[in-house]
Amino acid sequence: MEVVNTVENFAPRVLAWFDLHGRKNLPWQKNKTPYRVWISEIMLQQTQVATVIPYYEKFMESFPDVYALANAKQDDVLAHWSGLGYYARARNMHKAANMLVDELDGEFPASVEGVCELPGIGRSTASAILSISRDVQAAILDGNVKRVLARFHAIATWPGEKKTENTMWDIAGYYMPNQRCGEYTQAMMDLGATLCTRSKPKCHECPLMDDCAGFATAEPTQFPISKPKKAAKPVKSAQFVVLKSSSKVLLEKRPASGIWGGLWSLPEFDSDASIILEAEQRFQCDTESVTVLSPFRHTFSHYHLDIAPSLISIANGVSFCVDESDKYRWFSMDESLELGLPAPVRRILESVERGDTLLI
DNA sequence: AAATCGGGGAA
DNA sequence: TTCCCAGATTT
Repeated sequence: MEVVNTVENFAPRVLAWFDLHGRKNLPWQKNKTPYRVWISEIMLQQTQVATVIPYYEKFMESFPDVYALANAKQDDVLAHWSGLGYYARARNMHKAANMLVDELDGEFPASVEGVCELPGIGRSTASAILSISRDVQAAILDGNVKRVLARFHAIATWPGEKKTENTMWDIAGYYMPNQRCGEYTQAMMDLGATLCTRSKPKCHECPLMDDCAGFATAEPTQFPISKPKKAAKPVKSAQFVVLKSSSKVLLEKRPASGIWGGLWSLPEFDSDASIILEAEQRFQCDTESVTVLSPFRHTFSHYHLDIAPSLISIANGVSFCVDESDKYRWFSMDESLELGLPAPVRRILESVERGDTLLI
């Protein structure tokens, strides 16, 4: 993936757009101290601007600076977070406030690496705090920026991959100007949040439209490509029958090849078969009773098998219905559990031996 | 119902 | 290193 050499006009276009259309009067855009920016960034990670505003204002009233936050009780901090979700972040924030006060004289470190040492703050949040509050030349890479860059360069690989993410960090840093750093950070976030939205982007209002590779494909929303979903496993189903007579159980030898090759298993019926009719026909026996056991799902590497087990007691003797090919054989329960059984078959037999009526 | 969001911690 | 999760909102 190549970085297109538009560094000279990328940031200026974004900033010019921001001057006209960016948001500049949000609560955390007044008095942009590292502390105030930090709190806003943590809240905004998970919640939209409109929802955050009242939380932010209440929070700032109660904890106007890092000392107030450090001195607060955790319960009080969490109470201010109530409804925002991701409560671990409130706890991290409280812990970080204490670290700042106890170890750093209440001052944020000057470098991204330093700020990253605080719990709950990673590279993107650290860069946002330092660029916005101190105009440090540090690029962010949040969801908005990832979307803008993925579209601008028509990046065809998933940003969840380390390699792709590293490339995006490189690109983000490449476009980061050395003037108006804080406004540029804000501008990129606004661009992603208001124009370059996940669906229905307003490409014709975008300052980057002319050389946006995503726009050129006519389908910018295909970027960033979505998480490759592991192919849904097909679901198969079958009835497994425990045929019991005089405390012996009938097992069936599986074909040598294929699933469970050569193992002793339970007779299988189609999932829609009538269990009594099928059993009486296949095994020429007389059904004494049928107990339906709890169905469960067994998952293989490539498919799910929904197993509906049932227990059939038959009246006939055990010599019945064993054929010449040795495909079927009667085992005592103890003997059967000594065999190499498929896991779900073992599970069924063990539960029958315990006398469970319900499988877990 | 599925995707999303940035960082932490487990695998 | 990579994978999965927290939780509420949006699509």
